[in-house]
Amino acid sequence: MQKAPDAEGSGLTQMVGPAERLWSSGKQTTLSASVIDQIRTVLFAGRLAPGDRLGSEASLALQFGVSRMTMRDALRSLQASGVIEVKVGIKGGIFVAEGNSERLAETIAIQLKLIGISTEELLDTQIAIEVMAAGLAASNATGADIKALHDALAEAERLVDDAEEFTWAAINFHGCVVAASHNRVLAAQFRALSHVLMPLYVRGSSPDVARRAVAFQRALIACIEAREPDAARNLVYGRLQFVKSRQLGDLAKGEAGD
Amino acid sequence: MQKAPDAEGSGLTQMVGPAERLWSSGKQTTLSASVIDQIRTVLFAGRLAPGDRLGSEASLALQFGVSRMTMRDALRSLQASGVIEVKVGIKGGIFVAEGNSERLAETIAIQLKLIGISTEELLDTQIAIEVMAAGLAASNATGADIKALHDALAEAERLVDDAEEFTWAAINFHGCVVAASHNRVLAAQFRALSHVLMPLYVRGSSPDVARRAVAFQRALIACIEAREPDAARNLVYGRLQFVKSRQLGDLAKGEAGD
DNA sequence: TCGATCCCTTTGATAAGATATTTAGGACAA
DNA sequence: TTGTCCTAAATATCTTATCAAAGGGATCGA
Repeated sequence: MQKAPDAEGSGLTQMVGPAERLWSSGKQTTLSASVIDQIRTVLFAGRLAPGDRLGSEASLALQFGVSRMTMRDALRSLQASGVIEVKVGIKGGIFVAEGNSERLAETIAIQLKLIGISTEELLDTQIAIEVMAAGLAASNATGADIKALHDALAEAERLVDDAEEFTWAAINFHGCVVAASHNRVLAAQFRALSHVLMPLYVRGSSPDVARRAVAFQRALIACIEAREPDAARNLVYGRLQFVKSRQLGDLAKGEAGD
Repeated sequence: MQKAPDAEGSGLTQMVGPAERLWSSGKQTTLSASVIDQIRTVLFAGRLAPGDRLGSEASLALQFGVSRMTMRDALRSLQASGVIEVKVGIKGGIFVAEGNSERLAETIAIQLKLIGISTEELLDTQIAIEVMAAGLAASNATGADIKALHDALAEAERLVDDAEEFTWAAINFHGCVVAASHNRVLAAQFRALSHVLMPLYVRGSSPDVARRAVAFQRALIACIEAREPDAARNLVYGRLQFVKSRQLGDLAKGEAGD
């Protein structure tokens, strides 16, 4: 870092003291890892807001006293973790990223796949998310939310005889419930889990199943419109526990070769 | 591994057909983004398992027909998203990553900070996770889990007069409950949320609060030992709703300047 | 005023080479 | 035979240098 005679004392590098250190492991082996660590620390010390410009690749490389390629390595990592955004062109450079819940959902989904989470673990988490969301929806849903729920229900009813299409409509309905909770964390987690669970649901569908699902949806809308969080929670919990046992039962049956 | 100059016909690149396409947006603007997309697609098509070796930087660059630096860019991104692991040395190279729930927790925490999630959203998600975890713990807890819970309780009781230390012990207790659920998704999400919520909890602590918390912990252990999932769920739900209202109340009071 | 063109900044990509790190395998001693 | 140390090879890491592409802004002409 000594190689930056005019870069010292200004910019990012000086702010790196022993701050919060949520993710900094302390001993960094590689140079780029150290740069990543420093930038993250600065960002989460709260001095920089989303949209702020950090500078250009080249100027940052100077400030940190590393070559442009090393800086690039670090920036690509930060970009992939969603910490920064990179823009080309004369007004381009490195910017603090706007939060992106779509990316959050994507990252969760990737990791879930890699970790090799069991179906039961996924379903249980789905239950946790949706039960809470249903309760919150009953408290927080706006008129627009309720209209969206009715629309989703109508669409699902229309498709009750087309197994695959119905599954998508049903998931959309559940998504509307989660959206009505007005909780972005729950929403992101729901999206991630849906990605992973989709194949399962599509497989287990049938017109008979679909009709039961529609009845459930109607009842849930009633709870939400009546502003009864506890009733909504219980309804969703009971319903999803049933869905879970059916899915796991099917799974066992399938594995038994029947 | 042949010197495929334009990378056609061998290795990874040929497997890239229009598969599942969960995350591939189709038109890629940059070369490295295209490489990232191709590798991700191949990985999630299921042909490769965690721990598999993809090759060295150089050989992959040859296979994809790009320069080593472009390949590096792509690899750094994939590494940051936890898709691959990179090892140095004679037996090193690029490997499919083992799932890493610690990384999952870290990524979730980063994104939560960036998105600027509200305290209420975080607390509600925490409630969702812990209620489900408590119910599962009552069903699944092993002898070792229950011993860990007792140990955590004893430690918390010991620290009841030291606000800061007690907060850590209490969070540890909650962590033990989540661990006893034997659900890794819930566990990762709990860790991520804990990172972000920690400062809040530390602030709102006092010996009086601590004694109520210990009483709750004792009751929860009883439910788990008695294998009563519903009782455990209700207990945790009631308790965390109380904690939430206290936190949000404190917040409002603080903001009002008193 | 409007539109096209040029120019400058910044990232994207390539190339060649030096350095650090890890591990396999051999050499040597007990 | 066994354990330890050393070397060599494979590999990522890092550096320097160069050119191409993209994107705004300014200039010039109609």
